[in-house]
Amino acid sequence: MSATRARFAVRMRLYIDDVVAIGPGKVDLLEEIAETGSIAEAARHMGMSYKRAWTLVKTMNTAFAGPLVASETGGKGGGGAELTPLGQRILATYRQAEAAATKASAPHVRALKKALK
Amino acid sequence: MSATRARFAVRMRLYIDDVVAIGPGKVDLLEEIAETGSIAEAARHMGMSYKRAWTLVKTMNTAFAGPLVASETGGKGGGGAELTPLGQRILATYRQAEAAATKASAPHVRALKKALK
DNA sequence: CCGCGTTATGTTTCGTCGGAAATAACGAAA
DNA sequence: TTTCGTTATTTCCGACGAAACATAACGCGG
Repeated sequence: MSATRARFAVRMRLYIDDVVAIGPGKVDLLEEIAETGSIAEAARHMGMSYKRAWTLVKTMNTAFAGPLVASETGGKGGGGAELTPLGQRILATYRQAEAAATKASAPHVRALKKALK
Repeated sequence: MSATRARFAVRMRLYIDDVVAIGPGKVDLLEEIAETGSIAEAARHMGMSYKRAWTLVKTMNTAFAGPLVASETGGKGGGGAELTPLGQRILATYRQAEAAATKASAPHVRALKKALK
């Protein structure tokens, strides 16, 4: 028991050859892109630069069997982006893995928190 | 299926006020200290500087209700360090949480890996 | 009482990652 | 054909964190 803020975070990353194919930040970005239909808008929402968002998308798209994000330039609103079916599957599966891991570790985590100052 | 190396990593961290009380690196260090009886030796084994190892230990010791590592200077061999009972408990509990999380997420992780290039 | 290996800690140097800015292309709509 | 907001990409620069380096203290054993 304390007045301080104790957080616990389970973070899972899938690596391929030392590059992160998918991880916490990338999944959040996927989610935001799905909601906004735009990489730029998603980046704004997440408080990151467009360049960073774009870099993450590129990494994901090249790491998997196919792109997770499909984008197009020009047109109404200047263009946009959306998740591919694969992207949707990856997103959902990752969230499931995350939820399962968090739930399974919960009892032990509680024990750890009790040992905090 | 691919010739490349795909790794999956579940990393859990317990934060207190924006500092990591315990995490993957710190736990590994605890384990190494328990085995070697020395912070310096543990650091060598892990390929990190003594300074870094010491910093990690200090953080852990101050974040929890009591120190996880007890150390002494001078004496035979120059000194040494060992885990306190609390340190042993934290180590064990963390590993349990880790194992539970890994096991619970395994099926989903398999699915993710199949989608890799 | 001197040397040795360790704990303990401060200072400074350096590499890397991300942000900022600049530029181009694109295509629909006005 | 001009405007507009997006995707796409490069170059440059600063901040942050880790590594490197430098000391000091400690206490047993020879």
